[in-house]
Amino acid sequence: MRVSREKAAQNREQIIETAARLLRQRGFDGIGVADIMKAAGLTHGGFYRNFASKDDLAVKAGERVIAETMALLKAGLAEQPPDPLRALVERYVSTAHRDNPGSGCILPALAADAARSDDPALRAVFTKAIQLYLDQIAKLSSASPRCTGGRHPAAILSEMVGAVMLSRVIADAPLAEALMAAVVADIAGPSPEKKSAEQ
Amino acid sequence: MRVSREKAAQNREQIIETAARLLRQRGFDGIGVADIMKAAGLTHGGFYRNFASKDDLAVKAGERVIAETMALLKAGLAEQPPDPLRALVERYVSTAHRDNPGSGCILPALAADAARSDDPALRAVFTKAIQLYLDQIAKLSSASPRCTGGRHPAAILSEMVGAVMLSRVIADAPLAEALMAAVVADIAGPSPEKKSAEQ
DNA sequence: TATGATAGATGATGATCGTCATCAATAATG
DNA sequence: CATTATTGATGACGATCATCATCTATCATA
Repeated sequence: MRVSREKAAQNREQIIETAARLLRQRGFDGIGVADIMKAAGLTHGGFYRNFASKDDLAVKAGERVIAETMALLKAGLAEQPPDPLRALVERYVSTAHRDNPGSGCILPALAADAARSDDPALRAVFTKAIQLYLDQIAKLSSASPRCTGGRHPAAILSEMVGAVMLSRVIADAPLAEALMAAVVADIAGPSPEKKSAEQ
Repeated sequence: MRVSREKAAQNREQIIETAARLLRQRGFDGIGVADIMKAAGLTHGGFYRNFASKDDLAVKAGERVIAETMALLKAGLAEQPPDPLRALVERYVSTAHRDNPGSGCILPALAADAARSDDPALRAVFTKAIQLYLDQIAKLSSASPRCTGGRHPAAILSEMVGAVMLSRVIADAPLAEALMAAVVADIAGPSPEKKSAEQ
């Protein structure tokens, strides 16, 4: 069944978007090509006309996630007064992010999977993602008040990524909440908003 | 083929040890039951006499890793003067640990996989691992000089785990080294050993 | 309108997956 | 020594995996 050129491109986008979500939710080995295609509203047949392999799709999906993440970062956080780094950390280390890996950062969701891959293109995607995050953190950090203590962006990124990944595996809800709260306070300092109502 | 009771227990230990290594190296979905058994020197037949399922083996292997890790921590680091926390961080955030996930910490290797599991027993293993690490860090932190700045153990653990995971995926060697160095310095302060021979 | 190009559905490939029934061989037990 | 219990090897189960050949229906083009 042939389809209009426009519709074909749209289908391809749909495959990438769906893969970006499902791969983050279930891991690289946790979701198959056929299921991705079905979730995208297609059959598995046309897959290899669009992508050279499942690895290739993972690379394309990763690049898509990075582009969306960076757009989100630059649009929503850079001009967030008075403390853009705090805004980033509070959004990143949060229950909303923890509970929605499918729309979240690629690093706590898939970096461990990617580290086991020997595909140079896939490793390159994650390397680029890390570099972009480091750049953004450096920028936000310098524009923030003196609560970061001049910490290296790599330290802040590692802490944020580790916190989200650990919070996702912790079965004890209060412990997960405590870990996230401790990390937010550690990076951005004690919350300036609520001074009272803290028993 | 029946085998002595002693040999059977020994075989079971071998399966758990092998699984602990291979699961950390290749991920939960990256290694199969048959391959684990083969690596342990057995055929896949006797597997389900020893374990209820692959998940069950993963739980047993996780508990084994935790026990070994804690033994290592308490034996090798607690009495490491003058700065036990620095000793821990330097050993944890290192190229040796990065390059040998099969004998390393379970958290950067498998926490992301476990977070996607719905097996309560498996989640419990990782929760316990995190709690034990937090306890150890709290203990070492209080016994260390004033270089931690009173940071919460959850912040330190998140940073260490994130750093190892990220360093494993980074394809750019100097960037990975820089990230690890930044994190070690961030947690333990600038290295007191080598004051010269830098640049 | 006629023709060629192609997106995508259908279906099959061989491999691998977790799981289990069966059985031979031998250790443990009397 | 005879009996029983049990380890682990053999082999198969159906499901799922990534990948691809084929075909068909339709868009794009002349």
